[in-house]
Amino acid sequence: MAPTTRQPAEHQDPPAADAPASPAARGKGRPRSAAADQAILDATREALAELGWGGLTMGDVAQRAGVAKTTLYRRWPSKSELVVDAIASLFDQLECADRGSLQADIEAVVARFAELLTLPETQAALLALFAEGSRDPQLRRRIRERIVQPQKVLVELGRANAQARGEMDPDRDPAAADEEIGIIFDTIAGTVEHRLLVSGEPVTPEWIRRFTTLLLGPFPGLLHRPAAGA
Amino acid sequence: MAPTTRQPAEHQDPPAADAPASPAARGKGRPRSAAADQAILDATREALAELGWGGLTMGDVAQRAGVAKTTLYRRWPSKSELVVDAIASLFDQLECADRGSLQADIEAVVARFAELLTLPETQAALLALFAEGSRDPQLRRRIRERIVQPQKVLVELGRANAQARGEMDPDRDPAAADEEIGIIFDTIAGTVEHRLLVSGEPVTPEWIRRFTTLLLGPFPGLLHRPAAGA
Amino acid sequence: MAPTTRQPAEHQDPPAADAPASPAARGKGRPRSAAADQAILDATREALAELGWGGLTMGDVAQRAGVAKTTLYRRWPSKSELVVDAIASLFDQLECADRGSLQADIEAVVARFAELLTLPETQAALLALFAEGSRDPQLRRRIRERIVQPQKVLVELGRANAQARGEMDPDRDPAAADEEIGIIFDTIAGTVEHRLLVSGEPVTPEWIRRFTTLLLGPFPGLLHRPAAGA
Amino acid sequence: MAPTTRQPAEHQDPPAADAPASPAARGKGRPRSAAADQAILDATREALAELGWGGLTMGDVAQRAGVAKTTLYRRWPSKSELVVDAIASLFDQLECADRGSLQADIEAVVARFAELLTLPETQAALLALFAEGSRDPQLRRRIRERIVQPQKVLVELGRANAQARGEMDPDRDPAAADEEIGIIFDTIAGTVEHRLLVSGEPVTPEWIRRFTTLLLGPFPGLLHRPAAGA
DNA sequence: TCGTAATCGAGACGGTACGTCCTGTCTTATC
DNA sequence: GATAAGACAGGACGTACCGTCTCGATTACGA
Repeated sequence: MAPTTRQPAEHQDPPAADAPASPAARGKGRPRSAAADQAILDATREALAELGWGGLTMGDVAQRAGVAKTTLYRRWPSKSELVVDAIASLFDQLECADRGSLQADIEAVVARFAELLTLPETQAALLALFAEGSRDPQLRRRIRERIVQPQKVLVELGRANAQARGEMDPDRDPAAADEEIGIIFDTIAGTVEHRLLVSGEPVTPEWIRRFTTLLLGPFPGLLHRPAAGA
Repeated sequence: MAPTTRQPAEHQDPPAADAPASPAARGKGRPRSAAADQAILDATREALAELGWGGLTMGDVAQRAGVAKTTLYRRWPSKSELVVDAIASLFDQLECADRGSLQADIEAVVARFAELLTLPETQAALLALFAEGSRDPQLRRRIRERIVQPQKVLVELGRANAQARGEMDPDRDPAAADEEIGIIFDTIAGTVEHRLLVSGEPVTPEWIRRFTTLLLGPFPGLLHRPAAGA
Repeated sequence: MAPTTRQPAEHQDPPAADAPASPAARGKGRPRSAAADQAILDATREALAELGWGGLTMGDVAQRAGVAKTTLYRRWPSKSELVVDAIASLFDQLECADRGSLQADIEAVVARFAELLTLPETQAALLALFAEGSRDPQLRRRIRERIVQPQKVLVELGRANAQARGEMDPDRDPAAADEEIGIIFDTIAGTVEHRLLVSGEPVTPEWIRRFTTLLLGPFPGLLHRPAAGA
Repeated sequence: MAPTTRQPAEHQDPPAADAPASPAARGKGRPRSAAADQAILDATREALAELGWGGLTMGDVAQRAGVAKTTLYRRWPSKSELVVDAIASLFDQLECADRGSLQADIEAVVARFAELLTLPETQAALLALFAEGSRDPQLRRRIRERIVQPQKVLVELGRANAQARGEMDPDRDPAAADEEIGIIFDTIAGTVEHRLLVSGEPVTPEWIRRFTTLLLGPFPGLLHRPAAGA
């Protein structure tokens, strides 16, 4: 009588829009509407920008998306998870062309971050998501995968470019390199977030230049500066 | 049906525990219980640590404090304002003794921040408050006054100490100095918050040392380094 | 932590509008609105007549009554209990004057029953309530107390009148008398209900006369009893 | 979006298990599973007995029957219609052998009714069906045909037997006879239902005897009829 | 010493969103 | 064309908090 083997794919996230899924594993019933997925995420971003995190309602999102609440809950177990995915789509278009110098690259990254954090939907959602994540490890992992990691990749990419250009010493120790990346990334992301979302002050090109300069001080080993040590 | 003449000082914040208030202005009726204020703030911190921001309920706080909801709402207009005050009391004990060098002072400040952000009540509340604040300018101002500013003071203090010790150039332009402080502060606070609350990784003494070193790179004009290469 | 002694009078039925309640026992908080009670019961009857049992919604009743759903659930734990009380008020005005003969009294009772069962709210509710009651002993008891018993009293009254008039033998055995009342009552109530609500045919004065005659003895023409006394 | 040409015999009741259907009329596609019909009706009765009317779910019935909801809705347009058919099968086995006297025949009929109304599935369904029927004439007709009529036939049969035995006057007026049957039937059915389902008391042989006696004439002790016994 | 007035605990109040459940329809692929 | 599977729109459910209100009961101060 107790549901032992039941578990008919409730709360199963929509596929990442690329995974083809093994053709045999294709479920038997009516397939989930891909249009609904998109409509829901769009509606979520729209509502977020309009009403903020606190004003965001599952029922309202469903209504905007022209979808029943059931359909929404079938895919996302909670507001937080839904918003992670809705916001994530803004972050996975991040890219960073090689601009010729580490300073220029970092400035571009910072500018890109700032641009994203200025969107009303991001403003509304980001800190709230982080706050929720501090209680829910599952959610925190998801945030890290879908939102934080894509940002971090930029920093890693910038570093790789700098090395390729010979601006930096080649890595002596990959583990230490990882940790350096971590510090740099926390610093860039954290500072921009704090500036925009907590202090509430704008990120101007001038500010970016000064912050980047601060960052590029003689971080031991980060920069290959033959003259500095000589 | 509408209240006619009543309006006896609703939502009036509790005095900052020091202002004696002009004795004439003291109302006629029964004075507010000072014990209640403290019990409420304590209960708020306790509930925050236990249940997190999302689980925090005005009714629950009232019950824990042994107080009626009315009493609570008479003093704080909303959950956010209440939590600001509850958390603020953790931040206004911040202080920073002169440790003899700028590096040591900054390390101490970072360590102090990290220590505060590790408390469960702070973890639960800080980002949520910032998130709320992004929609409510009134609240944001309050957060800035009660929580952000006391932290910033530490940085300003550290800078003053460094100048007094001759580690830094005297300020040529007070406005530029303010902006420098701003950048430094956003960087310190933002990075620590991001590290602890978003990345979810610990702030160890080693990490502090490396981060501080990164920070103390040749920020133009911050450091008085007459012989950088010497 | 577990709620041991809590139990703040949730789902406590509204008083029967007459019980004065011991003055000491008067609760401490804001007293329940008596107007709400009445508005809810009125709204229930109205909605019942309009939408039928199946169309009756707690939310709709609340809205019609100008009352929050909470208020409704504070007093009645379920739709069934609410409807019992709403319908009961129709049944507790039942009375039966002495019309001079048993036949006349019974005819009056039957007519009164039929009249009540013709009201749209009763039509909608009665069978549904009985159906619900067949699963829920608690509810069944309540139905019996509030709806069935007031009807039964009529029959008992009629019998007492008949005895007072000398139309009937005085009771030899009170227990047997009780059982007779039971049979008679089940017959009167059941038959009228079945006629009106199941067969869906009207209860005319002619039908009442014939049914009463059947009840009171040799139904003319039904039985061929050449020697009834033999 | 609207279905254009489709309409392949939706909601067409299953044949009455005896009509072979003209072989030409058999559709082209896969024939309906006859086993499914039976499984569904069995599952319905089972679920009714277990969960009651309110707990009965189309989805649950389908699952118990090992059948898709589609299959269920293809045959019965709604829960009520399904239950009518499921319950009807219990009533169409009614029969009444001639027991030699009107009293004995009626007692047998009453006992048979009571027996049926004691089954948990009938308890759960009967009044609920009647209640539903009071709003839906279509359903009411169906209930009358499948459930009420088979019961009524018993009474008619008993009457015919009694006439054949000479216990009753031959009918002078067929219309009046019909009406008499109607009254008697409403009385028998209604009383038994009320006794069992509303009053919730058992129908014992003793009760049956007393009720039948009441029905058939001078209820002992109820009426003081000095002339009747003289 | 009283009355006035604002406080207190308690809990009912109108609302709003929640997340679940069921209905009856639909869209698949399979038989 | 029937079938099993299950997604779909819609709507009611009963619960939980919100922030306000209305009680009776306390305190203080000023008349």
